[in-house]
Amino acid sequence: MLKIKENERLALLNHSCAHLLAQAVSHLYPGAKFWVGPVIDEGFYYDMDLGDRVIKEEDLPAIEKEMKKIAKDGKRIIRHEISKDEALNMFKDDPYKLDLINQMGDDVNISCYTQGDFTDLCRGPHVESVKELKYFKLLKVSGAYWKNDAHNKMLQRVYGICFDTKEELDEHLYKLEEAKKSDHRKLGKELGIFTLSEYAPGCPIFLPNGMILRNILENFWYEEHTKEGYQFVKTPIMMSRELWETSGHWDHYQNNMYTTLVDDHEYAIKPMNCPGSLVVYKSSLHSYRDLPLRMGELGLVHRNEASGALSGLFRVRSFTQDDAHIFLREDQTEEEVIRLINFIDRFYKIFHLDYTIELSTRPEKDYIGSLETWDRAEKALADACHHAGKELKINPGDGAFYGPKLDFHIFDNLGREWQCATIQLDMNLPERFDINYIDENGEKKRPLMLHRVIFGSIERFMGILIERYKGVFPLWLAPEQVVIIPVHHENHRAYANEVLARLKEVGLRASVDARNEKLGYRMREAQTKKIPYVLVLGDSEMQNKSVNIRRHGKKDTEILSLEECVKKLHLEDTNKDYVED
RNA sequence: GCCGACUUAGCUCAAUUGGUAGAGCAACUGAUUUGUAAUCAGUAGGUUGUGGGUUCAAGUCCUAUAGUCGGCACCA
Repeated sequence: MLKIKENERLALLNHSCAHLLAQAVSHLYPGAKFWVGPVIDEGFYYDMDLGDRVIKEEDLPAIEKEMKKIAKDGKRIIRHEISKDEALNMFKDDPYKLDLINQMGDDVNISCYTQGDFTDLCRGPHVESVKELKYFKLLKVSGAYWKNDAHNKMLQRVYGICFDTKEELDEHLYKLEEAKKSDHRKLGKELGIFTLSEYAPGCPIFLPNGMILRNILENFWYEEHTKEGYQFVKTPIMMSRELWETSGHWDHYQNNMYTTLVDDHEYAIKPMNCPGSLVVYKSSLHSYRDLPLRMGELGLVHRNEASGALSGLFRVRSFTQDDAHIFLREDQTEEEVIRLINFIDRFYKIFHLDYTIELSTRPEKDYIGSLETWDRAEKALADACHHAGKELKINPGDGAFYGPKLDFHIFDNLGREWQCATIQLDMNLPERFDINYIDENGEKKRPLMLHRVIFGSIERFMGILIERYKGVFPLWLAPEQVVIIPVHHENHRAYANEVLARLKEVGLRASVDARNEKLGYRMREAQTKKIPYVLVLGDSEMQNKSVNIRRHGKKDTEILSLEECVKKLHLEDTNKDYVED
């Protein structure tokens, strides 16, 4: 995905285009006031206060037209530097600009840019003249809270993008359209993976094909975690109020929790699995020899997410975290985190996913634990990341109140970033639940706790996978792997069933399409359903005990003996690193 | 939750200024007997998301509400 912000020329162009947008809006919406208009990876936007007026999608063409008119007029963009006092005077009627100016130091010069009848406070730089702004497009409108604060007024935000040439712009717009074709919501419906019902907003329903994929992922997860030395538990999805009071969720997280009364007693549906894990931990004694104790749970959680946040499989109210809680001594932290990072890396490589890692550090306030503990914990996470050879972006103050965390982010098809894996240090719950282990000297000690997920949520991860593979899954993940098409629905049916039986013997998910339809019709359907392999069987195949095999998306076909075919497909099915030649 | 858009058959979409809800695909029935992306014909399929209202008349206008989508806020 193209990142405008990282390209110097495009950043310049897009920022200037934001000013052009503001100028056009100032003509069409007299009295409009302007907040900020930054460059972002996707282009630019400008936040504006239009009083009671709102800009709708249908208004964009008129604004674009005005922008083109101004650009054609070709005014130069001129920079002035003025003192803070002059600036305060100049923008005295504009509360937004005054707010910006007041944030600046008293002695600095403030720069303004003027193009024709429009002057905007701005650090710059800008292109020489509005003439350079030819190939742009306004993309979308939305509301946006002033200063990103939901208590403030909602401003009007218009997004757009600008390029140097028509070709670049057209190509970009084309790519945006193309990306929509592999949207997991569209493919999820077409491929019978999941559906949404208005009876359960934000709670995806998995269909038979989706369940095949999901079961494969879960089995894979259990296998890999078993190899890594994990144990598994399953804790209840509903537990009593007292548990959540102990964990702190009742006070800190109740807005997002579903609660209910059972026989006059309050219960909550779990929004997280950790309290359950702690109950498990406390159900027996633990020796220092058992640490690190890795306790995994594919745990179904429910969170009452804001209605506006819901989005396909990416943001849901009901989801399964591939959770695990690791109990360890503080001196084991770095080693365990390195191990986790490598584990996650191994997972993501298998699914051909690129990711970025972010370290979220101590919040400014409302955190628990001492500064020293935080510093040590943050350092342990950062060091582990470096030792694992991974780059790290710091998110200052973004940690949970109970500890710092490493987040792993993956981009979706539309360039949006989603957190999947996370490794979180918890300095709070061990305390609250008063958990212990017995050390070498027979004394009680408090272990540290790590929360971690790798998929993040199975739902979100499936969404990511659907988009990553555009619905054409690697063989081992494909819900339907092979479709066998007898050329003649009666004459070749027996042989087709024979081939089917052989494929099933080696565990392949195959079916015979012996409908009374033309070959082309059935072939088309197999392609539409993105089935990895189609085997066509006619007279010659039947005589020679062979198959005519075709890979999804390829035009060419190949004749293999039945046994060669079974061997080839079985090999590919059981090899997750399989790469086509 | 906030700003905006959308919601018509299982799916994808049509329906002048308010004037009898249609098409393709899918499904079903029959004909056809098939060699790598759509054989032909027929049948059935709907309280236009839901509830109110305006009107002689509402898919269309007003209103409330739900869901979905694009952003914003949120995301332990």
